[in-house]
Formats: sequence, C-alpha cells, structure tokens
Amino acid sequence: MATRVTSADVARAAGVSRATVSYVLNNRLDARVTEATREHVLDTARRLGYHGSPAARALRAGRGEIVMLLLPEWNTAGEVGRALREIGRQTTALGLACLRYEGPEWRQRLASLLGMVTAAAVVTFEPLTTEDQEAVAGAGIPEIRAWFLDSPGEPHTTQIDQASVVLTQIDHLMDRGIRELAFVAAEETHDQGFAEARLAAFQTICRERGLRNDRILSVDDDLTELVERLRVWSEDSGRLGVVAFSDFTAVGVLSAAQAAGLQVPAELAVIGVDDARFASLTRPPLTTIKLDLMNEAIAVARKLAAALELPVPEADSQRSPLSVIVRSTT
Amino acid sequence: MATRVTSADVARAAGVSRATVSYVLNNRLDARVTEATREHVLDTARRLGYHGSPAARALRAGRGEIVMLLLPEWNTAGEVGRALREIGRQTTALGLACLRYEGPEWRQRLASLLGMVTAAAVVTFEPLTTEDQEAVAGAGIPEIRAWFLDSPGEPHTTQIDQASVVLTQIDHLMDRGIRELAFVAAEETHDQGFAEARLAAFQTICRERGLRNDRILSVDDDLTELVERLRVWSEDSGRLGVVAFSDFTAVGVLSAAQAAGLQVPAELAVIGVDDARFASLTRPPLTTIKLDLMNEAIAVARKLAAALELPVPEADSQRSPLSVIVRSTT
DNA sequence: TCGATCTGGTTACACGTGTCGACTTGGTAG
DNA sequence: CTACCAAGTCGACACGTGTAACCAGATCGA
Repeated sequence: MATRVTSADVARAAGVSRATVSYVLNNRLDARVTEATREHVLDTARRLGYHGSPAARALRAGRGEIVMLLLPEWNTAGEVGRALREIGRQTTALGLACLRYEGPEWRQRLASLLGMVTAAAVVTFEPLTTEDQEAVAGAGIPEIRAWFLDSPGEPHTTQIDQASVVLTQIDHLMDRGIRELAFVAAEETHDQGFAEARLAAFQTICRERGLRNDRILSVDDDLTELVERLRVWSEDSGRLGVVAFSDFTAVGVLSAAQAAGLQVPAELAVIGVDDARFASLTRPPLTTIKLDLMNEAIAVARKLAAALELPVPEADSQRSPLSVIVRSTT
Repeated sequence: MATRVTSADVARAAGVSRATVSYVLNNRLDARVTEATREHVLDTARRLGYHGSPAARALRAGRGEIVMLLLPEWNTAGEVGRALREIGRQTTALGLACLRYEGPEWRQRLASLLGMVTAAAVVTFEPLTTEDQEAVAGAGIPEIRAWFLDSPGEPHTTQIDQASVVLTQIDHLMDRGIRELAFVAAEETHDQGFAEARLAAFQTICRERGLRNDRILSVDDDLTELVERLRVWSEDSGRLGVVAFSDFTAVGVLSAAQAAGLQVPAELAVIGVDDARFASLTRPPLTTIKLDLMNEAIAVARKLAAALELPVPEADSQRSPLSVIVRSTT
C-alpha cells in the first residue's frame, strides 16, 4: 500500500518550500507567486497524485467540510429523495461533502457521533432533543433546520406546509363537484407526524367550509373496517371524495372500494400524495399530488452558505411547489 | 459561542498532565493510573463537557472513524433499507460512524470526496470505475465490497444472489402446479442491473426445466401492451404464472390482468419480490418473496472489522435468506 | 545500606496543514 | 553609494491528539 503523499513530498519534488505549495494549491491571490512556479507545483502535485489530508486541514481550519444530514426514517423514494439529492448537489457546489446519517439511533447519541465526524454543519429535519441540541452547540457547529413538517411552537422555515397539501387535495375534489369528504391515513411507524398534521389540516379546512369533517379512518393491513366505513359513508352522501394520506393509502382505498362495490370515480373519488412510481399502474390510475421541494432544498443550501459565511447561491425563480397529477380516480 | 474544550483544558482543571488525561480517556490498561485520579479526570471531563476533536484524533491515528457507504440510487424502502440500518448498527458497535453518500454524483468524483472526508473505509455496492478505484487506493483506505448483485467476472461475496430469488419464485409457482411461466420487469432507471440479472436467471432456469422461457416483457406506465400479451399468453396455456421483478411490477400485472378479464389466481398467478408496504393492500393481496439480508449485513461488518483489524463480531446463526409470503395471488 | 524494581505520572515528539512575519533579491530613487 | 521598495520565497508556529521515552519516589531483596 502506497503511503499517503503529503504536501512536503510535493514541495521536495518541486524544489520549493512547503509554504509555496500550500499557497498554490489553495490558490491565494494575495500571495505573490510566479506563474512559472505555480504551473510547476501544480504539475508535480498532479503527477504525484497528491490529495490533501482532510483531517489535517480540518484541524488547522477548526472546521470540517462535511455537512451531515440527520434523517428520520423517511421513505426517500419520492420527492423527498429528490430534494435530498438537490441539497447534496448544492452542498457539493459550495465545496463541501454532503453525507447522510439515517436511522433512529442518533437520537441520544449525537454527541458521540459528532465526536467521530468533523462536521461543518448539521442539517435537521425534526426538532432535536435538548441533549442533542447541547451536543451540537458544544461542538460549535451550526444547525440548519430543514423542517418540511410544521412543528408546534416553532416558526416554520419552509414554504410548503402540510396544510397546503391537504388544501390542494380538497380543492381538486371540490372542483369536481364533490362536497362529501373523508380522510384516510395509514397506520405506520414512519411519517406519523406528517399524518397527524394532515389530519388536523383536513378537519380545520372542512370546518371552515362548512363540510362534515368526521369521516376519518386509519387503515392497516386489514381492510375490512375500511370496506364497511366506505359503504356507510357513501350511503348517506351522493358521491364521496377520499383524501388519502399517501399513494400507498390510496391503493388500500381503491381495493376497499371495489370490495364495497363502489365505482371509481363515479361513486367514489380518491386522491393521493407523492406521485409514487406505481401511481400510474393502479386500477384506475391514481390521481395524486406531486410535491416540488426544490425551492426548499435551495432554501436549505442558502441558509447553510449563510451560516458558514460562504457565497450564497441564487434562489431559483418561481416554481409551483404543489401540482395535481390528474389521472382517473377523480 | 463557547469555544471547543480541549484535553488541555481538562488537564489544567484536573491538575494533571495532558498525557494522563489522554490515557484515562482512552482507558489504556497498560498505563499505570491510580483509580482515584482516573475518577477525578473522568469527572472533570464530564463536567466540562469534553468531546475530543475528531480531526486531531484522525490526524494522529492516520485513519478516520467514518465508514462511508457509497450507495447507488436504490429504493431503500424495503429490505435493502433494513440491511443498511443493520450495517449502521454493527458499525456503531465497532466504534465507528456509518455515513451514507447517495446519488450518481460520486461516480468520478470520489477523489475529491475522499479529500474532504477522513474515512476509515469505504463500502461499495457496485463495481467502481478504475479512476475511483485509484482514488480509494491512493487514500490508503480499504474498500469493502457488499455487492448484493452478482457481477460478471467477480466472485460474488454474499450468499443471496439474484438467481436464487427467481428460483424461489419459480419453485413456488410450480408447487402450485403451474408450468407456464412469464417474466415481467419494469422499465426503470434504477435497479436496472438487478432486472437484467433476474431475467437471465429466469431464462436459464426455465431452459433447465424444459419450460418455455420466451414470455418476457418490460412494462412502463402504459399497460396496453401488457394487457394484450397476458391475453395471448394465457390463451395457449391453461394457467399462467407471472414472475414479477418487484411488487411494483406485480401491481401493474394485477391491473392488466383485470383489464384482460383474467381471474387471479384462478387463471393467472402472480408473485412479486420485496414484500413492500402496500403488498397486503392490493387486490387480491399479493404473494411475494421476502428477502432477509441480515446475514449479508453482518458479513459486511465482519469484513470491515477484519480489514481494520478490529475484533470481528460473531456471525449470526442460520437465518433463511429467502421466504415466501403467501397471500392470495398464487 | 545500596542497587534493582516497581508505581504514578510527566515531557516531548509527530501527525499534515494554513498562514504570518521575516528574509532574500533585484531594481530604483535620493 | 546608500536607503528604500516591491516581488517572490521560506522558516516557524499552532491546531489537538496519542504514545514512547523518561523521571522522581517508594518498596524490596540481599
């Protein structure tokens, strides 16, 4: 195994001092270096295959180059995944490395984690425990909050809130002339906070519009209860509109609707969220909401750059954060 | 912002030398330290909220404490995600931090990435380009291969190969008396390698057993072709068994079957892969294969420990890597 | 009593980098 | 001829650790 090649090696090979090498590699314009030697150093560095030691640089600079994303156990298949990739891209453009830490394990172990990773900043997607908050503060690292989910008592930092997702769903159903609504969530361990926020929004919006807001159900693997409820609900209303928590849930609703003998979309309309991969493969193809979190991703990158005193990237022009993908279930 | 508290601070506060502090904190048994002073140092360290500088430690040790998982753009919702979490857990148990880098961006940029992250090792799930391979070699870091997918020309390192997945699917269908098989894959950007490997396995196995192996289709959003093919295929065979690439694909098959007027499972049987969340919600509920990658995850951890000369964890007892979740589509 | 051994701890160095102040040079004005 | 200046380099330090080498004092065998 070839031992690491250091800047001293480069200096020796190029016949200059180590300081000069450092100046050239970090191309500091204020240090006066002849163009000839600059080229020479750059060339030998490349020839020797020099890559600086991140540890040494971090030690010297007092700050690392890693941006650590502390992810809850989310499903990253859909738009959330796309947003995370965009954050990664932006971070790379800032000259930093974007790494993810996933799983529930970090919840009280952040201190030991930060004792192993020389992070430049930490990006959170949920409130931290006070203990963890102290850990990140003790490490002298900024915490960037990318909370896509509104959190009680905290000013929300992104433009898309869960309420407007539900609002868009309801608006679409009402545009189709439907005034009898129901909300179906999923019994899941993940994304529980999202489900609660959406449910609350559903109830509020319905109340404001003078609609019934008590048709609510959580569905698990067993669909029998859902079948029963759909039957009852649609008996006392002309045409039922189901606001599904996600496309997964919507699949369950479709199955239950058939079992209940309800025609989709004639007697029962469904609208999901996330435009999952299988949404176009259901029967009938699923109408759903597509989120666009790019603005949020860029917002995160801007906060990051500001906190680290780096050049702040431009905000993208107006993009519509929510759009309805109309297929055949509404 | 409170400045970082160093081991020198602890030493000063405890009235001992910095070396003693270091000995205590890394509790080296060979160094002679009184139990009293040990307690005292440990206490003051806790009181001051001392956390070592990962950068300095890495610089001194010549090796970082980060295990970097270089992930392709996989769907991590199912069993793969569980395996990754297990790898993370094992890594943590080894005293290392397990971070993920995801996205296609690293493909030729590994050198610059390793220039920012002080990694102890790199875990790959696909072959690296030669350029990237040089980068990791130049950094003097071991590469741990966790290739769940068989790769041509490379001895495969895990027990589950794609062929046995397909084998299990076919075995189950044949147990049900089905001898007319078809393979349906998905037109996707991700997981393409998996799809090809599975298709090849399907063709080989069918040939070996003297069955037709030319009923093959890739499905995209448009199901019309699939509907047509299912109709044709089931006309010249009594009962058709469809080997689906994934549960997603299976959903498409179910939709197409209904459109073609075929009863499931009487006239057409389907079996998927992955036991996705929605598999129990389809209509009828989907029979599928559940992978258990825990053995593979532990194998990765063992290789990792061996490469870094750490105590190698025990291999788990025998677990069945593949099991059939029988529901109602077969 | 005196050297040998053990105990509890400290001093000093190295890891690889960024950067400040100092140090050579030519060149030029006084 | 001296004083000064700017351009181009370099020596030296600090960042925070882990650990080998060393040292004062106590204990102990002869």
